[in-house]
Amino acid sequence: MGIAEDIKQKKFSSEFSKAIVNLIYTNSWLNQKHVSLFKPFGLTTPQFNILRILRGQHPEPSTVNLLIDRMLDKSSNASRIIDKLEEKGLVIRKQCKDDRRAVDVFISEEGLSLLSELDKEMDSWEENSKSLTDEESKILNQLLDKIRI
Amino acid sequence: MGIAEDIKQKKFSSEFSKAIVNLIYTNSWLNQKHVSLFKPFGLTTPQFNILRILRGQHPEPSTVNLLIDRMLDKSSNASRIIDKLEEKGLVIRKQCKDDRRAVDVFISEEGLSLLSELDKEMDSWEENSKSLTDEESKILNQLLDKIRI
DNA sequence: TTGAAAAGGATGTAGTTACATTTAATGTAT
DNA sequence: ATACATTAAATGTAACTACATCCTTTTCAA
Repeated sequence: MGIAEDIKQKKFSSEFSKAIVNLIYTNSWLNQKHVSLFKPFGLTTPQFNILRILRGQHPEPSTVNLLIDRMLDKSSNASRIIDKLEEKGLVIRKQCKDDRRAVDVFISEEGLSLLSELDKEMDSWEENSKSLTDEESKILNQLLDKIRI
Repeated sequence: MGIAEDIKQKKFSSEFSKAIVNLIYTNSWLNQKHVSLFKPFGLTTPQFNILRILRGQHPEPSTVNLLIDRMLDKSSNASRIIDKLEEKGLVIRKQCKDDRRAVDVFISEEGLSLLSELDKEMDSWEENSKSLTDEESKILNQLLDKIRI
C-alpha cells in the first residue's frame, strides 16, 4: 500500500513533498518496530543507539560529546541517557585523565552481552523484513544522502 | 556527504541496514528543519500536522479518531494537541450530533490563515531545498512504500 | 429492557525531551 | 599570574509523549 492510501491523502503539491511525508511516515512506522524490539530488553531507542556507538569505540572510551556528535537523534539528552544505562550497569563512567571536564564512557561486559543478544533479534528482524535488494538499498541511500545536501 | 561520513561509521552489516540508519538520520535532519520553520509561528510539528488534516477535511469536521488515524506520528496524544490548538483559537471543538461520544473538530478562520502563512514558508523552503527531481522523488516514494510492506 | 461489552475521548502519571542555566576545568590574551 | 572567554558535562524546569485508566455513550445479545 502506498503512502497516499496509508494516510488517506489523495493530493500532494509535488512528488517531492509527497516523498517528504512518506519519509516521516516510514520513519514512524520503523520506530514502532524498533520500540517493540527493544522493549523486552528494557531499552529505549536512544539507549540502544548510545550502546551501539560505545561498542563501535570499544575498548576505547567515548566522551559525552562524541556520543552527542554521533547520535542519530541529536536532540536527545545524552547525559541522562547515560545515567539510565549506568543504573542498569551497562556502561561505566570515568573521569577523563587528559581533560578533567570530560567524562570517558565505556560499555561494560553486561552491555556488550546485552547488545549481542539484541543483535540476533535485529538480524532476524532485518532478515524477515528485508524488503529491499542490495541494489535498491543503494539507490535509497543515494537519494536520502541527496536530500540532506 | 554520505551517511557513513555524517555519523562516522565506516562499516554497516548490509546496504539495507545502512539504509535504515540513513532513514532515521535523514528524518531527524528533516525534523530539525521543520521545527525551526514552525517555531516562529508558535506551532509544534504535531500541531501543524493536525491543522493540515483539519484543513484537508474543511469545511467538514474531523473526529478525534479520524485525526489519530491520519497523523503521521501515531504515538502522540491527539486530545492534548487539540487542547493547545483550541487555546490558541486555531480550532473549535463541538460535540458531534450523531454520536455524543464523539467530538467534531473544526479548523477556525485563524487556523486557516495561519496555515496559509505557513504554506508560503513551506513552499519556499521546499523550493530552495528541493534536492530531488520528480523522477527521483518518485523512485524514493516507491522504495519507502516497499520498506513498509 | 437491561446488562455486558465496546467505542470515543479525556485525564492521571511516569518517563523523556528541549532548552536554559550552572558548575567546573581549560584556554587565552594581557 | 590574572581575568575573561570557552568548553564539557550535569542539572532544573516546563512541556510533551506513552501508556493505562476512567467516564460517558452506544451497541448488541439475551
